[in-house]
Amino acid sequence: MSESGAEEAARVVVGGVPMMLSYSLTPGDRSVGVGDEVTVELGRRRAKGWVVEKISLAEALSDLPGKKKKTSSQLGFFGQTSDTGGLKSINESAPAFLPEQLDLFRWMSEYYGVSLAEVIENALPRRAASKKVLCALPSSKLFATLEEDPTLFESLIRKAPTQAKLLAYLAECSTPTTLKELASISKNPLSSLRSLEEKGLVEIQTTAHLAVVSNSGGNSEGVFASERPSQLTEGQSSALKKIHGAIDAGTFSPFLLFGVTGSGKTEVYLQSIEKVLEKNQSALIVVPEISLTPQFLDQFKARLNVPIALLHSQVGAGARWDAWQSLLDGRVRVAIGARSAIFAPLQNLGLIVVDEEHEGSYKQSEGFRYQARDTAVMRAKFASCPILLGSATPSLESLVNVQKKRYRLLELPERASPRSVPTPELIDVRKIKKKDMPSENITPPLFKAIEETLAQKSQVVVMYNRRGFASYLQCETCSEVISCTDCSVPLTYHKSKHHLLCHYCGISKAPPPHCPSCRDPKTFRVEVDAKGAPLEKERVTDKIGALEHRGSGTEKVVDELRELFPEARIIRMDRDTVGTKGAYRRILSSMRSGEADILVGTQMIAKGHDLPGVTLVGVIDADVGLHLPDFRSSEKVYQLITQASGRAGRGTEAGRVLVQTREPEHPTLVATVTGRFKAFARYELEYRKKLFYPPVGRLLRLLVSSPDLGEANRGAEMVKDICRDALQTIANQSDKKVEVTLLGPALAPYERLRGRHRLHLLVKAPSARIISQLAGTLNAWKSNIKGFEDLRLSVDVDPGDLL
DNA sequence: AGCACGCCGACT
DNA sequence: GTCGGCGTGCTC
Repeated sequence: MSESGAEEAARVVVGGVPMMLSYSLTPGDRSVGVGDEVTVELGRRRAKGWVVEKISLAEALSDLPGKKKKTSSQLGFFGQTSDTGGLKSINESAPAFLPEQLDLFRWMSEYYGVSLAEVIENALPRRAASKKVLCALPSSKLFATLEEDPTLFESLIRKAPTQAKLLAYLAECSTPTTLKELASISKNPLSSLRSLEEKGLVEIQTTAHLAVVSNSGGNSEGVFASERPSQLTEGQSSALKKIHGAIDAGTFSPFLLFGVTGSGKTEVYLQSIEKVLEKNQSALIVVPEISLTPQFLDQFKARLNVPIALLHSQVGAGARWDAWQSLLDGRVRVAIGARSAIFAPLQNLGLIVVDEEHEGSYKQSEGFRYQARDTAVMRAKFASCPILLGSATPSLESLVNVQKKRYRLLELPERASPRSVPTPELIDVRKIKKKDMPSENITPPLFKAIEETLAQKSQVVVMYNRRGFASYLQCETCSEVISCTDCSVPLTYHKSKHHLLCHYCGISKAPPPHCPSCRDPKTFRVEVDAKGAPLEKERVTDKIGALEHRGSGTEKVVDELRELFPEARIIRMDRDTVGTKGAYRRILSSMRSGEADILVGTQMIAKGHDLPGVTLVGVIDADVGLHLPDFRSSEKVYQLITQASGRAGRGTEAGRVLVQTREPEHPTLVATVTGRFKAFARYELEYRKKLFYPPVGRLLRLLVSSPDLGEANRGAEMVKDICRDALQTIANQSDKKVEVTLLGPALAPYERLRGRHRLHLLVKAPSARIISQLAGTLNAWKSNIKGFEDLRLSVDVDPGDLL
């Protein structure tokens, strides 16, 4: 914009400073640009900041508070043309992100009500020294040598076969290959490589690794992984046709790719990305935290044949930083990663893929609480490119966007291989007498199915999702759960006070003498936490018809199965057993290799791993999580059971899915059996509509916590006052009537966590604008909390859950 | 966020 | 009389 030599200034944002600051640039200095991380003087200290705009010096000076305006002309009197008018200058600078990313950062700042600096701080990886690893790569003159001397390989094979093999391998690689990887060819590759280096055919260097991976062939686990299918299903081809059209058009086009497990979504991703790479554009793939499975990555490596930047929490900090740099300077054009990968500095972005878009882990649940899927959609919008949101069980948010024609729906109705999707069978636990149970948690039908499966030398997956904790009252006769009349979420039973409490609006009432639905005066079952963190010191249990959960869920089930099937090899996968990096992979690979017969685990086993030997999936207790005081609990249970079902029968045989429940008539469970996702969605959406829950209305959740209950209460009341004031102001400014509901403060469902008492407030609003404004106001207040010992406030726009 | 400035209590 | 408490406010 400005000619070289003109006086310029940079607008800089700094963490914690709620305004932009201008710093002068030395005339003609091209080295400082938008997107740079800079060190500047701020008052008496040095601070880290980011350049978000370059402007003329004159403009910067006119924006300064009026009082010092004269200094400029005064100094000019002394003939100084490059007078900085009191602006300080920038000390150090280095590129940190791309200028075109600022659109997205600004949107996030606005939408989530946080400062631009805070957004950028969260987006960037923290600088870390990368570990250097010995790598080898073909020398620049190798290919020239090969052309001059076609006999090179042949003579080498005779004289030094190991060298020949290594050379052949390296010649195929586009990026440096670690010696560790080359060890699969020869046990000690270094000596052979040294000889090759002397001949000038390869180079050995210490290179930072390994967040950039490339197709190095040979090391992927399944050979099939790299194969391009000879034929696509009808759904796949028609989806690809539309996606390719959008890629060619280069316009913002969001697609919801709705396909059952095994319907070949990955293939659609791959061929879409291939197309984008052909056009010399870049691609971003976002996956849920847990599901960056080696197979998934192997397929991408094998098929795309370009280096891929890995941005995942399991990648070390140094490697991550390197991966980021490789994207920033354009060396790498494909990035795969979890949530934070949406910030990857990809140039000339041509496509975004969000796999398993319904996953709750796309919502950051602490600090800056952004929704990565929603943000990815905005990024695609700013980049004018297509975005694929893939799922077998789409979020209601995305479905509504399809209905509103904001997203285009692409369906993959059939499995890519000719097997049918197994239909879950519900087992009514109520109908089974205790004495007929083979063990506490295993019903006779499940027992029999496991027995048969093992006899056929097939494998079994048993899921026990022990999450869920709230005590609620449920009629033994008609299964009715006592819910809040205003909020339609189950009321939580507090035994100590013998009352029912709504964790949304805070009302409390006595347990009714009889079931309000069927009028049966006899019994209420008190559902208690499976293990979980009890909210109260004393655990809530009740004898009257209580279903007692003891032990620690998965562990208990493993014990029972050991007793019932002493010859079976059983492994367990849950939070406790996947602590270390490799454990996750090890457990799954021992399943895949057939070293284990039964895999018992929590919800994490339901995610998309391919376990070809599994033909039976058992769900111990489908009711867990069905009655959490959260408006999304049904949606989550539906997704979980459907995803778990997808584990069965991916191999050559048809699979079975057995689901144990005490509420086989619950609409959510019925929907899983009929496989009627759309029916479930319609029913669930009705409920959301009635009470204005997302995706119909918008929510802001304000969580106040303090070690002291009195202080927490006081803080929550103050937050409520601030909300009321802010809403009043908004109402005054707007000509339209503002229909906003302010609920609470109420005890949060986890009313005490890590020594802190928790209260929350909910704001229900028809549009996001008000929510964003409120969030901004509250975040500003939060950064300057006064008069409290240790009060914390979390401001959550579009909360993922209300626990 | 830091780091000033500023205006009230107990110490050599 | 001073040293130091941390409430309030600004930072180009």
